[in-house]
Amino acid sequence: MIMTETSRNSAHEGGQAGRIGIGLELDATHLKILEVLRENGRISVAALAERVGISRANAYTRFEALRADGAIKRFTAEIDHVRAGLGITALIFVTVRQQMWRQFRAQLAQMPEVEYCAITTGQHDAMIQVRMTDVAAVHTMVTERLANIPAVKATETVFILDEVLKRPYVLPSDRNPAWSTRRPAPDPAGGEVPLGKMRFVGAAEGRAQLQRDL
Amino acid sequence: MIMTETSRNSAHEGGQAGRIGIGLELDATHLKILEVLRENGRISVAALAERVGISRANAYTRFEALRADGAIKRFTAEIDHVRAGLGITALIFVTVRQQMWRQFRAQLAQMPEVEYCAITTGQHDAMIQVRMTDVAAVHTMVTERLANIPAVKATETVFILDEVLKRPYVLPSDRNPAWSTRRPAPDPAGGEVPLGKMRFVGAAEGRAQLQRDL
DNA sequence: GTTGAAATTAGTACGAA
DNA sequence: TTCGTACTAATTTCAAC
Repeated sequence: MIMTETSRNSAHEGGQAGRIGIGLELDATHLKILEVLRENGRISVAALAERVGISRANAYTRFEALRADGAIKRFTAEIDHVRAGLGITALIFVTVRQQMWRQFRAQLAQMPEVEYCAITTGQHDAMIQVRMTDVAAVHTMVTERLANIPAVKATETVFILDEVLKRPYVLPSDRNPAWSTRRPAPDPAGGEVPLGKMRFVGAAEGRAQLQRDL
Repeated sequence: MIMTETSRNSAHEGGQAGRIGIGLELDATHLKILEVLRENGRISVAALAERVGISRANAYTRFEALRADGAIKRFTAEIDHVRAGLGITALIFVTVRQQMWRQFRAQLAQMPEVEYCAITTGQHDAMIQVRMTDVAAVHTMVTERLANIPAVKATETVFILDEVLKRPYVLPSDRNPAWSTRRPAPDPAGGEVPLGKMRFVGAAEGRAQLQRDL
């Protein structure tokens, strides 16, 4: 379980945008490795090899390849927030002023209590999840810190009463065990997406080129 | 959302509710350990000891204590969903029919594509996050799987365009470096929570004692 | 891609401060 | 409690197949 402290931090924080080309072709064995690693991030490569059913050398090669390729972004410990003193979790839906996304992002980076932030379609522009010591702290954060960011036009806050489930990571093999040969599912070019009965809340005005602007 | 089913899903997956008593008193050193571990879950205990500035033996003791106590819930690998073939992420806000939470939970457990589910205050009752291969799959999931659950009264779906940030885990020390001596922030008993300017979307009817009932 | 052996490292068990 | 050290067990690396 050696951990070369050096390196590995290269990957940007949560950047799903950017980096289109696939470097590594993931086969069934790779997915199996990811499956084991997502439930036990501290397993030794030797034990991993045994569980996956490959040789140690092979496991080392694939393990390293997955890290180098970025398929594994990092290893982390899941902390009990309540035990750590942050018992209150809230979701804040933010409406962002057009063309101020850059500033919004910059401000977010300054807020360590923000655990997650995603840009969404729908009525609001972004959803952020925060962990705080108490409800009052959420209030302070929303009214005094978020509201003071010019990029923030409006917010809407809800509290999380219980986290029913949190899976370490969802993999395609969960759904379709015979996924091995399939490619990452390219959207049919120019095809109409069937949004039939699903109530789809469309993006707010002027958000077309949002991703590029960030 | 009355919960007469005296369920008590006991060891539920993301149970923030339940378990009030603190078993371990976390000091500054414990938090420092958590801080290192959340960024590098695979670091060796020896290296951890060095980074935190304690002896190896001490590091082993504390490390084990944190795991046993549940402050560290598990170690996991963060996977790049796009690379793994699940490039589409969506949030589905669900309105749940009263007294059918148990069924709702049971159904969720059957859906491997669900990465996260939280019960919330506000207009909807729960938010679930799913990872899928394409938009059509989200559509199918919402209209054919979720809609067929009797417990689900209504849904509202938004897509995630970009995940701006995802912190491994937020800790109180991020905010207040001198947190060491503070206790986990008990809410002032009976005190009114100031929800002043914050737009607080209240819980739907009859959700007062939801936490206890789940 | 696999096996097996050497070198290194991790995990454990002690006594001492 | 924490530290330092010695001991044992395990892992990683590297070789040849």
